[in-house]
Amino acid sequence: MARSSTRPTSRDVARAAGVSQAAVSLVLGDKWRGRVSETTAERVREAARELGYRPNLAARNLRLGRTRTVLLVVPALTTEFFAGVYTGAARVAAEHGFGVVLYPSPEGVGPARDPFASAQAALDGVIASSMAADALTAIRGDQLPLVMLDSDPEGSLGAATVNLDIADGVRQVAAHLLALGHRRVLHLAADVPSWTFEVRARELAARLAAVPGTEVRTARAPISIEGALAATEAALTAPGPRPTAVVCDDDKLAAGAYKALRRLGLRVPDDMSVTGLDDLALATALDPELTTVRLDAELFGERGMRALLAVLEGREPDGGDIPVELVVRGSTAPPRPPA
Amino acid sequence: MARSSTRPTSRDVARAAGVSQAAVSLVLGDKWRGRVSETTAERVREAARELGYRPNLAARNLRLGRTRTVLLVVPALTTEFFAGVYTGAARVAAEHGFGVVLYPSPEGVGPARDPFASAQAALDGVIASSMAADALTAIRGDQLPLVMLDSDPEGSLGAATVNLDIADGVRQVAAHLLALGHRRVLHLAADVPSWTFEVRARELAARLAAVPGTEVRTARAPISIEGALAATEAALTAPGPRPTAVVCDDDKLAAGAYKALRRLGLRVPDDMSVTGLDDLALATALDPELTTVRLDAELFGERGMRALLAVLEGREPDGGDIPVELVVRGSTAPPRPPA
DNA sequence: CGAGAGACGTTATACGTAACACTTCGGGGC
DNA sequence: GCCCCGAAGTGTTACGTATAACGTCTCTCG
Repeated sequence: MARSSTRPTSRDVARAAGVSQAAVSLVLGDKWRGRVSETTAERVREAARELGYRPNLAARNLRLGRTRTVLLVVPALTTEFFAGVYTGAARVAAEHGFGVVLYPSPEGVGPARDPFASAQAALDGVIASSMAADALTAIRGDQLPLVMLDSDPEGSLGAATVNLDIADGVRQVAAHLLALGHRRVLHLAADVPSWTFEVRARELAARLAAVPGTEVRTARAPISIEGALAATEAALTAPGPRPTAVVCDDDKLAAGAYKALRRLGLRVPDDMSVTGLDDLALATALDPELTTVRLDAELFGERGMRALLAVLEGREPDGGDIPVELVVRGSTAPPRPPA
Repeated sequence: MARSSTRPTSRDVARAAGVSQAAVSLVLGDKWRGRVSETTAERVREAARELGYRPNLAARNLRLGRTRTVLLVVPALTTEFFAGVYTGAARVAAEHGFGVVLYPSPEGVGPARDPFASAQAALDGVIASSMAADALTAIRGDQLPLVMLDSDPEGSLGAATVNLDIADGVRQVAAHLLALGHRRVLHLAADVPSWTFEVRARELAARLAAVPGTEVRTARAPISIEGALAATEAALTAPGPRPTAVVCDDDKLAAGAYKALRRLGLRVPDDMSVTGLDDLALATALDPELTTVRLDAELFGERGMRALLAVLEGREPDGGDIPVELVVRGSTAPPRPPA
């Protein structure tokens, strides 16, 4: 009980147990089979417990040259979706003795190198979703192992990518609406420059164009209920024949669309079908419940982490997009026969 | 360009600039006024830029004995609320050169010391919300500076606490409902053992008891839409006079209550008033929009971080609860006159 | 002209850990 | 009886940084 003011080091434990610091390191690092006797090992463990010893991570990181810490860059913490991604990634990470640090990337164009200035912990690698190109090149330049989530496989400078099969989700939505008989569709698009949203637009247009006589109009809105409300209202009061269905880039936009429709006196799904994408809790909170595409966020995070581990170990990450699933609920129905 | 395979160190920069490693440290650490000439300093900066030098955080942390990293423990990432807390805390932290690492505490009783095993980064301090008592004593035992969010000031073992004035929010809700004429209230309580929820129950009961002839019934539900739906439905189909208002412990529970009411054929607010607490995006997505208590999550995180900084610097953290505000929307109205 | 004071650096060291290389000792094989 | 080997440790070093302590050299002032 000499100097209880400062945290005990492995040397303090060694002194207490009457062994060398090296022995403590061996025992506590579980590398002592055949190098230290069981009785001595127990004595060391006892001393460590007694003193409340916990290794200094900074020293260990310095010595080992790696941190077993990984950075997860997410565009926003505000969504259940990325919470799920984190949960999945953190679970896999924990299984492999890794920790995950979150970095919510600032809106718009933040300082490109910020993730690293800001993430004070040293990092072994990065998992990033929807990252600006300049930040991306910065990381690549740093030689930091990198996995991109939901990004253009072509445009990611050779970084590994893990993607949800969003295109297939959009295909399912399109097929569902076409089967119900819809021909005029409003695409409520997220006004965010990101590959994942480009895919939605491209795929929706392609699928509808495959059927003669269809027409798709596009409205852009920031991802917020207010923004979606305004954009939807504007699009639906524009001249020309009114669409019979609104396809939204995500559930939050769909919530805004619901409000716009209420305001315009249109009923879901009788006057207008609505679809979302994400399957957040919000989807079932809406009335009627929202037909949407379920994304398995946890699996997504899990696969992202596994891919990063593969990169770290020099292996090739598994390919293959993550399947998604259309969940049909009460917000879609056949269009009214034209009056 | 000798060894480009490994990351350059300050010594490499020194060699390139023709100075000592110490000089590099001084220049890059901005401590060189009057110790190094401007021309030399520029030469060092140039060399550092050239080599793409970035300091090794692990080494710095070891040397300085502090990490400028703080752990934020949150019960769940799934809510906008804690996203806001993080945002506020991270902003203040960044202003002071600190980073924030998130640790979503596992549901229920996780391994108490897990936050520290799991957070691989070494920590200067911890901000924790709704933490289990055993984990709390573990941190206290570690002498880690600690700030508790929304916790019983009495039960936090002397740790600093920062609280929202939830009690006042509940008072405002109670006053609002009483003023409208409600006398029979159902309290839809979160089935989570946490001080912050105890406060809601205690305060609501006290306020209503102050007015003769009032009656409060309690239903408990896990914080999920499904759980709230079931609990509300059960409570409202129980025998006895039906309440005229449902006071929910948070907005998510309110969303479940809405669904239960729809299922029972009761209209909001005509047949039943509903109130929430949090003011999430969900609140305005509901129809009618939810009367709720707005909590300033970002300010909360900000105050938490400031308090931790104060503790770290040996100062006394500012006291005082954070004010909250009742937001009256369409979900509350006078009760129907008894038929 | 001598000395003190800047200006401009350098040398040396410590932070706490893990790992390599080495020592000591008792016993078993031949 | 000798050698070798395994068990059980210990001594030492390096990871990369920040800083305290210590030179020089030049300039200025009395």
